[in-house]
Amino acid sequence: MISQGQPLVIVVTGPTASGKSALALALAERRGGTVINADAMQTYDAFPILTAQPTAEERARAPHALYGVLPLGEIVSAARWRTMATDEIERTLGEGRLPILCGGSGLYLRTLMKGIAPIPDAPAELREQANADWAALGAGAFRARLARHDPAIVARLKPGDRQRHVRAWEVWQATGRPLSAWQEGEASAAPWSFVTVLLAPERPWLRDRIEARFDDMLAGGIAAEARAVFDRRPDPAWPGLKAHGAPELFRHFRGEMSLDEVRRVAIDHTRQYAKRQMTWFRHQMTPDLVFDPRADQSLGAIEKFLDNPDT
RNA sequence: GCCCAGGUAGCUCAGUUGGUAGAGCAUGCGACUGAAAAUCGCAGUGUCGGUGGUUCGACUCCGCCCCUGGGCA
Repeated sequence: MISQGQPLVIVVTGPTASGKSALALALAERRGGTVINADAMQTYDAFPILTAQPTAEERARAPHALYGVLPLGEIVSAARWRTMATDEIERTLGEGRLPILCGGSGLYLRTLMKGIAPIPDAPAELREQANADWAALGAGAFRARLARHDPAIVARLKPGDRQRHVRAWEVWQATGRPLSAWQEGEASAAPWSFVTVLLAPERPWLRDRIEARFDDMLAGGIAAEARAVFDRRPDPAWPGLKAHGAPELFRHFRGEMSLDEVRRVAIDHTRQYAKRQMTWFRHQMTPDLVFDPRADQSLGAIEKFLDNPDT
């Protein structure tokens, strides 16, 4: 909602392949905006085509920020992205431009808008060790051990959720304080007025778009792009390697999968991801404006909303 | 034409000495506090190829038919 006195920040979100980038760019052109990436995978530099980052032509039409800015070996997190995005928003506002966040990482957007409890960083070795422990001890024993130090978090977590158990343990190890206690800390909301725009396509339409986009990416050279990364023998634990299509292409390079299977599986995973995103948007956020991207009335409607926020 | 192996959930298959069926994947729904394009939870569906028979009872046993794959001709 637009409130008096606070600078305006636009958020364009929606499931993957729903047309966020095009809408954000069109809006940026009309309103003197800068498009700021709000997608975890697009912050890495390794897979510009596979992660559908804006092309040079698109970047020439309006300023873009936070796309491909981190090397693959880095680790983004919601909190880290929040500080990066905060810097970009301030810079954009300082230039007298309109910040337009664009991306589908719902957790990141919530973290930016509503804040997140501050927690000290945990060294990467602790996470490695915790993952090894999970494998060695088994889920039950790992969970029991964690419960002795942080029963509250264990009560909240499903027994099979390795990632969150590991996170809780690494924080306990690093700080001597339970994660559940840290999470009670004050989360400070961002000092801007957000207008959130959600693209909510119908499933069959999105399905076709995802499929067509993957074929475009294949034609656009993602196999070569992924091969170059594969040949560098990256650490499999790096989060930036999880862009849909990359694990599948790696398996293809190891001779475990045909290119046809890669296509099928990558499209499946992308579709499943889109569904998870839609669940998030349905329950975790209340957008100001919702559009079916097929209808394509959004640009005009957004401008009208910006000009007359009360109507 | 003959022989063999199969026809069970959308797909790949499991189904123990006959008591009307299950796993994985896909799909749907959901959760989500520093890996989020991640991680995880829940749920459904079947004229068990067709038909006749044996039996209290057949996915399971028998006959015939249809279809698929392989082999022999």
